[in-house]
Amino acid sequence: MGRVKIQIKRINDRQQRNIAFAKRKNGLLKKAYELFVLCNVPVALILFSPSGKLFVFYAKERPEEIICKFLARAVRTRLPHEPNIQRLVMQMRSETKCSDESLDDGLRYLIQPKEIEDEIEEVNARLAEVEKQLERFLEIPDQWESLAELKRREEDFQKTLDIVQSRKVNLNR
Amino acid sequence: MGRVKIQIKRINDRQQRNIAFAKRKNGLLKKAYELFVLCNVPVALILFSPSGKLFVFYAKERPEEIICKFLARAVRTRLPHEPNIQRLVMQMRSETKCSDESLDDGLRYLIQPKEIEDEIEEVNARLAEVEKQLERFLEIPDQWESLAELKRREEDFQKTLDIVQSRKVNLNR
DNA sequence: AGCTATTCATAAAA
DNA sequence: TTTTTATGAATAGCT
Repeated sequence: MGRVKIQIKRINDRQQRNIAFAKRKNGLLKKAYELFVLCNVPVALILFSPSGKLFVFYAKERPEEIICKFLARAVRTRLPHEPNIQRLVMQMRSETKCSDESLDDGLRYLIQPKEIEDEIEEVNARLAEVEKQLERFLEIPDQWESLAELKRREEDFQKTLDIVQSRKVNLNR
Repeated sequence: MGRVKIQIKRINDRQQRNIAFAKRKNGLLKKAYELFVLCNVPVALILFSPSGKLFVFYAKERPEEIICKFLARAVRTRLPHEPNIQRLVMQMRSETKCSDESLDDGLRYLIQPKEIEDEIEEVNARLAEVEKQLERFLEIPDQWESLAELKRREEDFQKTLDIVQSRKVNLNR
């Protein structure tokens, strides 16, 4: 993907490794985001940089929810022998304050970039709209009580029918 | 990256969405793996397919360790108000039976049991059905190429229109 | 499940 | 460092 083909093996040069991490991290985050938008699926991606900084991407659901779902299923397959989890949970509940250390750069990505949040909101809005449309189509006629409402729906369907018939005529020619 | 440029927005067609998910999931997993090898960093990627199937990739450290580290830091910025985690941990510890050392070579896909898959499939069946219906309504007439298909749709809409009009007549009386 | 035409990601250079 | 560019890689539409 670059000027030359590289072997997928550990990069020994520290600086080169950092450069590669920075670039590929961005690529990976973008791909994760695209997968979420295209397929509307929950995604959680947790990364640590070579220097130990934390990067997190999540979409559709909060990372805790995704992790919960993961753990709930994982426990059925194999035992995550990780007693630390419980200690951590206890720690989480008692640890109330942010120390100065907590302003570590790596934590910035815990909050999604605003533009991504906006886009997610946009997508959700569209989904809601589509669902609303579906409801309208799927409603049972018997439940439509108002004449005005019926007239509106009649017009809707007549319009669609007209388009279909017009299209049919075009095809016949 | 394909024959045409696509917009990054939700794919409405269910089948196309599944295809895109399958392809891009593989791409994402590969990228995550490459980042791990090149930079030798811990990576955890949790995905759910459109049908609810779980996919997990982790490298360098076990997912629980990565999650622990994530939680340990995340808690400093915002509280993961997810009490379920603690309950899950308790559950995990009580269900001690599986000691899968072989799974611990630091690089694995987690496959969920088939029974869970089936359960999910069943739960999603209704959603899928509804989505299919929606797709049919939302298709753009210009895209209908076959005359037979057009006739079928014409009948569909005429039928619905008839119901609406009949209902209207009833209301008028 | 494969096959290309394209677009996309990125290694090296600037 | 950030930006540019040449090239390898991923993938959308088809079959």
